Amino acid sequence: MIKDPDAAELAELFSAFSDASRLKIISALVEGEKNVSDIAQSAGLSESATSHHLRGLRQLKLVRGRKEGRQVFYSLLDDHVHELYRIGKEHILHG
Amino acid sequence: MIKDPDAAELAELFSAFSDASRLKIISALVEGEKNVSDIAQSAGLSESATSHHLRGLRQLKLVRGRKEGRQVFYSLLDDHVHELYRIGKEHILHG
DNA sequence: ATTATATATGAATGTATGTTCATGTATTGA
DNA sequence: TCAATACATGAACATACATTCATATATAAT
Repeated sequence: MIKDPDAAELAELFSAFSDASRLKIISALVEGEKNVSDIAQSAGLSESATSHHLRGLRQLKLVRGRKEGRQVFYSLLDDHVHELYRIGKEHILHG
Repeated sequence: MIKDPDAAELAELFSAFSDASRLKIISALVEGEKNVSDIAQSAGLSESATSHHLRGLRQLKLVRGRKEGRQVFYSLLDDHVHELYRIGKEHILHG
């Protein structure tokens, strides 16, 4: 059995994937590094909402931001992110 | 880019994993088929809360219930469930 | 210096969600 | 038939969460 603190941490991780907007952000980043406005546009979100979500993903260390001038380029930080996304997608497509 | 309906469905899937109680239920079921009270006890939840969660997991086709007398034995229904759980756990342990 | 652009942040608000408590239903045993 | 057990369900409540709007900060351009 999983221990309580691990369950809580794991729940936090999966919560990152539990929202359609964040999944669209992740999906956009699967294509490669992008700045915030491009992410927002790809995902069909306001820049504010996008920024809020990116903060959350950053805090969970699922994405990183690289500042270049006044833009910030985000990218996926961890292979597990890719893998969870891929398996989840596989599940809903032919599950 | 992921399409809107897929994003919604994927979010729904990951939402199942986004709660510590449900993760404990899933963790209990990784050990094998269990009836509701055993699941509740393993997970440290009330039977009512457990039942509510199991209904959600059932609707998402992540678990199945096999009725035997007045007990219902639940089990994980899909390999993807195992795999998502495993990768997530791997991530938080050595990520 | 002023203005414009890119991103971040905080407060506010509506909505979703988890748990509890009370009750319902089905099955078993006396 | 009556009581007991195992599970399910609905309503209610409290909390968490996503988005919007307004505003702030930082960098660049004029």
